[in-house]
Amino acid sequence: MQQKTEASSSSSFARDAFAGQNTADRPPLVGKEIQRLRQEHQLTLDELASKSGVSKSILSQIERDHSNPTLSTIWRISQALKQPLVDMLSSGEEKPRFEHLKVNETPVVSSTDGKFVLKILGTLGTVSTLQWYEFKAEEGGILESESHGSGSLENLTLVSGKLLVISGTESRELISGETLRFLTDSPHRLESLGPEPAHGFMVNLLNSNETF
Amino acid sequence: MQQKTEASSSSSFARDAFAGQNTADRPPLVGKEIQRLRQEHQLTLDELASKSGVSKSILSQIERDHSNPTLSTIWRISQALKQPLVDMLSSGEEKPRFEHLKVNETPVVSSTDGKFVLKILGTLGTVSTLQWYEFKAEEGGILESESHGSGSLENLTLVSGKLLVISGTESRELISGETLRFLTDSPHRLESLGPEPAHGFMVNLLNSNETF
DNA sequence: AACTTATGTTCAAAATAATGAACATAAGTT
DNA sequence: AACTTATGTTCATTATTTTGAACATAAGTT
Repeated sequence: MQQKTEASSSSSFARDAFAGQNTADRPPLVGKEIQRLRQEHQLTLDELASKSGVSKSILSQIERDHSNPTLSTIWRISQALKQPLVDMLSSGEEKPRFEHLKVNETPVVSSTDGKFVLKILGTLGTVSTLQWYEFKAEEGGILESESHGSGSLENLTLVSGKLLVISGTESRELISGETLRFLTDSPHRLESLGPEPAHGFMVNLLNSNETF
Repeated sequence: MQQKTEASSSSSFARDAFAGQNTADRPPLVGKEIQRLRQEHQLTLDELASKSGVSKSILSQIERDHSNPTLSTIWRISQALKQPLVDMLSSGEEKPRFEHLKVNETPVVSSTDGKFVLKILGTLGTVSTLQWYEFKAEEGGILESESHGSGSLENLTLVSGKLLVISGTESRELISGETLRFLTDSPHRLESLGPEPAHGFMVNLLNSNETF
């Protein structure tokens, strides 16, 4: 097992190996962010070391991106700094300030007869715990959905038109301006009653465990 | 340096060390999630190994939470699986606990001149991590907001009209049918440009200070 | 200046993550 | 059954991270 000192090695880690590359091509460099947070908390390396249980020598190296920390190490640091681990890792990634979806870039789903149109406005989360839509449905337009899983909740707001909502054995009729929340842990169905087209918004929370 | 085999060690890593503890007390266990993603992509360990450049033996151990992977290792895996690193780490986390704030009637907020009207359709979370609205604003109607905190995101969809969005030093003009997402970690402002009233839908994700 | 104190960096050793080859196991073929 | 193939696990070794102690440097005190 050959000994390697930090100073003598030219391939010690990130700064050397990944210099000049950007976020897309290499693991995130957490050093700057950790240092920033530590200083924000007014902690010295010694103090953070004792708080986190990570030795100060490795803290020093991590802050300078001379080490490729272990998941458990990053986690202990994030705990001590009261920072969500995930935030610490994504801090270096530059996210665009704006994301502008033009009309033709908005994903659209429609029923086979084309009478019910769903525009997918956004989603959140790995397992899509949150999704929201705009919908338009001419008279007779129907959207049938399978169960979204136990604890899932659908939130419908009708801007105009009339809508029949059936979930499990229950049903409700919605008129313009009303909002309805209901569990979608069973197959459900939306039907535009007309005569004018139904238009509205929908926010779906999957597996929310919320009771109401 | 004492040799240690996976089988012979009782302190090899996570499964043993952290058994029975929950998310709040230990680094996230990524094994299950990685395995799920790999299988979803229909990849064998060998295939993922060659795609990611991570040896299949360590992949096997990581999937069973017998190893404490390095940041660079997790990152290479996340790349191969086309999964944002951050999502992979947070998959095991307890999901945001959705909490229902009872809204019996639809609360309405409007600007002092009454030209900008917000209907609060829903909200949830202990610290209101999610809120959604419908808005209507006649020409000249303005909504000014303070920062919603770092990491906060606003999602605007314009159904009709024209809207000017200013966040920090940047600005965008939205036309009917478009969606704009932008960070709201600084003061921002919406202005209806008219001539027809702006009408749309807004979903706000607030930064939760949840640590895990 | 010489002595302390505070802070961060480097060193040698120990711990452990990562590798490639060998090994198990199961399913399908001849 | 004996062979092959496909997949995942374990083994021995190597490479790297992590540690604690020693070292460096700067700032403040006597």
